[in-house]
Amino acid sequence: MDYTIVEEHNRIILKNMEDFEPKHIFECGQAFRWYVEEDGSYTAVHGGRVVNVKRQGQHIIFSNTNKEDFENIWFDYFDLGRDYSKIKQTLSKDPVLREAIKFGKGIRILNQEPFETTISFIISANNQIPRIKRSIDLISKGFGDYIGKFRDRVYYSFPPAHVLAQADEEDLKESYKVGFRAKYIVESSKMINEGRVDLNSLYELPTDKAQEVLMTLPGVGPKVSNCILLFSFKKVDAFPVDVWVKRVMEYFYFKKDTKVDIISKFAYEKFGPLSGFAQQYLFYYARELGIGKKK
DNA sequence: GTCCAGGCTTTCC
DNA sequence: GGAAAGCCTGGA
Repeated sequence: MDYTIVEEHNRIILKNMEDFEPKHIFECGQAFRWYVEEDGSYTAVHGGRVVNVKRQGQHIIFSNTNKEDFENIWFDYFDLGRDYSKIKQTLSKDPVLREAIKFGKGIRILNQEPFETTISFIISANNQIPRIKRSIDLISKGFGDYIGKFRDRVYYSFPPAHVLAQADEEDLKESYKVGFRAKYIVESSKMINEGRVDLNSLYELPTDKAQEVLMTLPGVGPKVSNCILLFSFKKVDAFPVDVWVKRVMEYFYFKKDTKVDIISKFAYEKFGPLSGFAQQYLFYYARELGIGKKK
């Protein structure tokens, strides 16, 4: 973790940044709104700003930003205060993780906006990534604010709870392609907007208590709540078990069909406070290799 | 209280 | 035609 931060006109450069690979970060399934440019860089909106991220040799370049936004927004969003080399070293004691980390060595866990993450993962249930992305884009364009243009593409913020609480269920279903999840989106937005669920209070709660609160939202079960905890509340001991993680865990550790509860317990005993990182390396590994997938 | 089958929208392979 | 970053409901 020995990178240095350099400021240039309209961009910030992290020199000699090792534990940061845009492809790994944006394609390990934690975020759905990063757009891949032709040059392999990625562009998205967060915190009311459009930013573009690219690796160039040993350096990471953040374009369309400045030092103030980097310090106030991007440093926390990209989890830049955390030493991933140390985490990888610890997890590599496990031979399976050692291999998984080789594939996703540049993964970092983003600290995303809680409401956007909640709705995004409600949409993810029994869904496919291309369609999840499309729904989130449509919702941002239809309900969010115009933020700016970058390389001829326009970017919109994700709408706040009070806006989606007013959305029409049928409209969400038909025009935003969210299917049966429409009623979950509207009702969860209402609960959050009315303060029946206070997302901001979850930062202060231990992981299991925060999960209990999240699971009172309709459309939020064990898997979705763990994703929200890990990807927006810094609960890095959360271990979301989806079909890919289930497969990769069964393939390497259990050698047979195993219930999600058993897998979760096993993971927490094995990886403890680093479970969330282990999950991301395993997920990326399983998906890139298609481990356990039927042909 | 736990466990499990069936249903859910629509797209992608 | 089966599967998809699952969840909810009702019944045993």
